[in-house]
Amino acid sequence: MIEIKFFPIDIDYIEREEGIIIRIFGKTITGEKICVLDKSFKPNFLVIPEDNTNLSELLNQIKKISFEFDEKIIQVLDAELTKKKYLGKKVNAIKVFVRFTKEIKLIREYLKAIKEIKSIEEYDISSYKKYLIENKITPLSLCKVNGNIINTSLDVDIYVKGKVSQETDDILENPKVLSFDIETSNPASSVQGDNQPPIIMIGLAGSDGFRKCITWKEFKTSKKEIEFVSSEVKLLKEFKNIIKSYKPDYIVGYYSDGFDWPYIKARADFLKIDLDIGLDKKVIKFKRRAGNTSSVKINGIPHIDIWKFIKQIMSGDVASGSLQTQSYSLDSVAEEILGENKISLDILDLSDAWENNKGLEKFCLYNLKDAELCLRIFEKITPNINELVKIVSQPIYDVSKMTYGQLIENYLMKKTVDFNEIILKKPSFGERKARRYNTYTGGFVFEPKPGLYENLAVLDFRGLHPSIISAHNICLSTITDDKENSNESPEIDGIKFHFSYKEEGFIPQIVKELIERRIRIKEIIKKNESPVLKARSYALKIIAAGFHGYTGYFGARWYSIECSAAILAYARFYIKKLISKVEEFGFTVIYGDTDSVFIEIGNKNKDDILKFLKDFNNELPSLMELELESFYERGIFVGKKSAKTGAKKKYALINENKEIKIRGFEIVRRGWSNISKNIQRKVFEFILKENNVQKALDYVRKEVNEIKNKKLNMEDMVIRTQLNKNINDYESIGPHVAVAKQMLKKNIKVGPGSIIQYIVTKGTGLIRDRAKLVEDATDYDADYYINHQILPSIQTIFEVLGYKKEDLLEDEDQSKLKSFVKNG
DNA sequence: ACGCCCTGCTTACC
DNA sequence: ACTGGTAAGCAGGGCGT
Repeated sequence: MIEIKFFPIDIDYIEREEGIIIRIFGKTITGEKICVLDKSFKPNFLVIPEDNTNLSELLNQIKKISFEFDEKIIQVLDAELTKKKYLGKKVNAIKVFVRFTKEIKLIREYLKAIKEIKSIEEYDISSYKKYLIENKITPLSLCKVNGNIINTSLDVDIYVKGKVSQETDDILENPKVLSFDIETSNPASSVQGDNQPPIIMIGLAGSDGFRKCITWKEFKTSKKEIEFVSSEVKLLKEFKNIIKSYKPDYIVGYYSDGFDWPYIKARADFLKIDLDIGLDKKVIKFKRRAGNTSSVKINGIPHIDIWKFIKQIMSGDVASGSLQTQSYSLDSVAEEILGENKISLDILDLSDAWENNKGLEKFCLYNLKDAELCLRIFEKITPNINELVKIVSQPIYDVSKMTYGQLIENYLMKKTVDFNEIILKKPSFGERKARRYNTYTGGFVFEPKPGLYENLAVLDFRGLHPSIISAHNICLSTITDDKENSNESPEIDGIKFHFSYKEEGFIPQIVKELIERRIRIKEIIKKNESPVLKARSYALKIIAAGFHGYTGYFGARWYSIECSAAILAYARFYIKKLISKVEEFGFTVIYGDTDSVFIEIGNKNKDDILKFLKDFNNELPSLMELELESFYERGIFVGKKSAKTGAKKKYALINENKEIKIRGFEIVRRGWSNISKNIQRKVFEFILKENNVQKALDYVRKEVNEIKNKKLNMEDMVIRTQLNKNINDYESIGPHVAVAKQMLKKNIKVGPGSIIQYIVTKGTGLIRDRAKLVEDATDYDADYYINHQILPSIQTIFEVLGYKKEDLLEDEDQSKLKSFVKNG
């Protein structure tokens, strides 16, 4: 017997005659590759007997189950009596062990005939997941195995059979990462199958500084990183060799699940090459996932498509620390995260360059740079992925692909062990369908009165929804008909829900713990900021913030529309209470959305705001807290374009450091040309920074004339819209769909997710008939850009200041006269 | 052909 | 198909005149 300390990296199971065996690939503390077989785990599920059942009789009956199916003997290995909690209620349960995961389904069918059985639980959880949960093992965190070394033909240094247990929460430092990127001979081609253009370059970047671009047309170069092989077959074989000899802990790519791997697979199939790069020498597998995407699994080496993680978890509007980019291209993500860009060249020129073997070197460097950027983005977001791995305790391969809902669900599943709770079932197809029709009312949005305001304060509730869950004990396990001893929710369509306060619920306890941990971490960050702590705070935040959405999600195991509805009802209650208290105090509320109020300080001062904050917080339940978001010098709220009322979710503010904060306006929306965004930005600057409306007006008139008279940069005229469906599924053919059709005709690949770029050109008819691909557009329609891009983006702003649309178009002489009259 | 209203669709905010 | 609801606003679709 020996003991070896290691970090688990990838987990699956293998099948032997005697049953499944959990297999863990990892790295020892001395840096060796290790594979551990843990036989201690047996696939299992729970049987819940009807009340008043003779338990030992039922137990014996279950233990004896053995039948034949498909010429194989299916049998129960063992069963034991146990006590569990089902949503807080104590229940008797029989834990049933079998040899193979796939036997569970058959035995479950068999058990359905036994009338003493009330229900069967925990049968729909994959074995490695259950293994990690039951044994409280967190991947990437230090574990130990006690066992015996055995011989192996696997690509590892040590092969051990034994029992694994968690040691500490020290995480794997400096993993060896290999990033890759491919180029094909015709980057624009959408051809699939045997005629698919060949792969001509593979760029590789390793975390220890390793750099290589392999290609198969020789040319003169001094770059040592460029390696020549003689054919595409040799290229793919060399790619495999490098992976084998480099021995990366992870393989990362950018959109590699969506493009690089499927492409490599297609070419490898065509060229009859096995992609047997798993540490067990098995070929890579394509796991079907939601939609028409799949993800690539390499046994023993997590493959991480960072595009997926960035898009799903790091994207946009969730946290201040996260990405603001509107496009998930490698270039814009690299710019945002690293402050660095791709090598600038037109990749469409590659097909000519390849054909004529002319100027290929720069494409190789471009290819290599892409791989390098991908690697460095991965290194930058590693703390974020690691923190989520630590929280949900699932393999990095899985966590890097999880959506919010899955992160929360996996976290809840992990926490069941501490509470002895039964893991609830996934809803059936029918249930999901039925649940989808259930909706509930969301947050309250206060309609602003359009205007330019001075001296504002913005207050918001810290983590409103999680703090409500905790403060009012909202949970599937506490919801009750008992009106005594319970919290009563505000009325929802005439109904009030009740949540017992006798015992703290499963979810409220978990949420409370998350909130408290985050408060502690934020305290530490104040004194000592670090990327790891920031990532931890972010991870705790997104998990805590996701619960109310999760319980209202039709696919959730812990689904409860009542809980979600109640959380939101409380949220409306608190924000409305806040608004009325603010007004009682003598302030004017300008705006508010869900958990915030925008206050005009007016003839009072900042200290009054702080006093109000203190008073209000004194009356809030524990863990609920109203915070000062910031003071602002000036702010503008506009009216809707189609009606006289104030527009919600749109405002522009400037704080005391002259920083402008813009929400909802065209500037922050994709789908608007740069020309209109740039003009709008300038207008806000003149109005908010300089408080000079006349300057803004003059600027707009000048710009409008330039658009009319000059040929401005075509790049500024480009409109970008995302395609979200297959082209043929559109009922309504908008400009971007029409342009996507043009692209398909030219054999340029487009599909759901593609960002379609176009310019509206002169001509007659519908806009879609005049929308052209950027490369095909030789002019732009000035009228369109003035009336459909510029004016709409600034009109409502100027209306607030007393100007009409016509005022914006007048030439300068008239306008001076008019403003003279106006001011006089 | 034009104006009107409705709907499909995209993209924001929290 | 993968957390939820709330909201603005464009362009096309379809209708009547």
